[in-house]
Amino acid sequence: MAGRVLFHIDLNSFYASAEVLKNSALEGLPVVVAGLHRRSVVSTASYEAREFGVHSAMPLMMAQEKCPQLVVVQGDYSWYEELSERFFRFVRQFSPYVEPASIDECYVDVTEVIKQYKRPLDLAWTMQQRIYQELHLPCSIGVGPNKFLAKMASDMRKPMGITVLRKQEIAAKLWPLSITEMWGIGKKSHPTLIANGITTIGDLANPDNETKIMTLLGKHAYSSIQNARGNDTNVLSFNTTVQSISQSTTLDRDIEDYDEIKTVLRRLAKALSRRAQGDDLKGRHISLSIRYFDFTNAVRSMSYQDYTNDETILFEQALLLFDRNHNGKAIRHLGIGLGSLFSRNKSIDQLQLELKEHTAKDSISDVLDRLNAQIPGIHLTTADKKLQHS
DNA sequence: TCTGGGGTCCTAGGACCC
DNA sequence: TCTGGGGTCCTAGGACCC
Repeated sequence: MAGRVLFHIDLNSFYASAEVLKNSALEGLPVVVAGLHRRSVVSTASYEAREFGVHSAMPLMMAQEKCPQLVVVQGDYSWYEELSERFFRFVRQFSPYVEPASIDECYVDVTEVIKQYKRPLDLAWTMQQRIYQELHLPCSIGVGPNKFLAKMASDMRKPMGITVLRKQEIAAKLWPLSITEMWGIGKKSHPTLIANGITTIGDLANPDNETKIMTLLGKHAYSSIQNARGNDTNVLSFNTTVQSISQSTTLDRDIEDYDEIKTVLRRLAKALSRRAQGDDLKGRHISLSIRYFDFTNAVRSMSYQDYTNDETILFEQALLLFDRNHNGKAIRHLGIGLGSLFSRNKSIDQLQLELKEHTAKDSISDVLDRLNAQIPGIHLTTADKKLQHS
């Protein structure tokens, strides 16, 4: 597809901005959102806090050391979700082609809508201003011909920046950047690359280095190399179905006592079950993650015979995985996950849609047979009320 | 100062079926 | 008696992102 125009819109220090919005007394102060425990880390730092060298993922103790007047607020995640939904709704007024990338960022295909504007940047400017005035949230917008370039562009000016990254500009604007700025290359790969002379994004893009990089990082490096050359061919994905959910916790202190471990697992199973039930989700893969005191991790999983979101089943299966795998070391962190999810209501909606489209060709019972086979955990017949009116 | 919690996607070997 | 290729599922592990 030639000539696409994509925006990447990123809400700046979103959680901190959301807290300021809720409590204007925080405005202008060095604020972080973090848990209130000994072992917490910073989720988000306001720009004022960043001035002190505080940043995301920094241990809270360290952040307070760097900035003694730091204001620490506990996260209010339902508030963030509400704001996030407002944000996506707002963006969809401009273009229906929106891919949410996380709670505070999205990609938007504006190829068509941007033609209505005199100058290409007018649309970005309008959206940014209105997001600020109407939602009271600062954002940065990156403009590019593909997702990767739009994403890299939005990172270049923050907060409230607008940056265009055309393909013919990558040699000047992208390639000089450090390899540590490259989206998709994380901190495990940095030392390997730097030790081998790959220090900039330009080095990554350079064909002379391709064989070396593939040997160092393996085949998944190929897409990063292509990205660095400006050749990202990924299309926007509008499938927002969630793949897995989990609940995990870092204990206040490392534990070894079996009863204590059971208590934690029971609590996690309860929270996970509540969430799954609230979101109309069941899953058939249950996983247990353990982090030991020495930061070694183990994730063990099993497929269960049915789709479930039952608290007792989640607890019992997690405990089974624990008993099968625990190596006796003191435990720092425990988590339970539920994967291979399906949502009954969503499936029925989809089924009704398919029925509408297919009854002309196939008989209703053929379609029902096919969909019953596809959608586990339900069996629908022509007598099903939800289907009668379709 | 001492390392969170919530996710996604990919790889790879072995089992099993056709 | 010796032996294929393809497809899917299961589990473990790892990198990465916000």
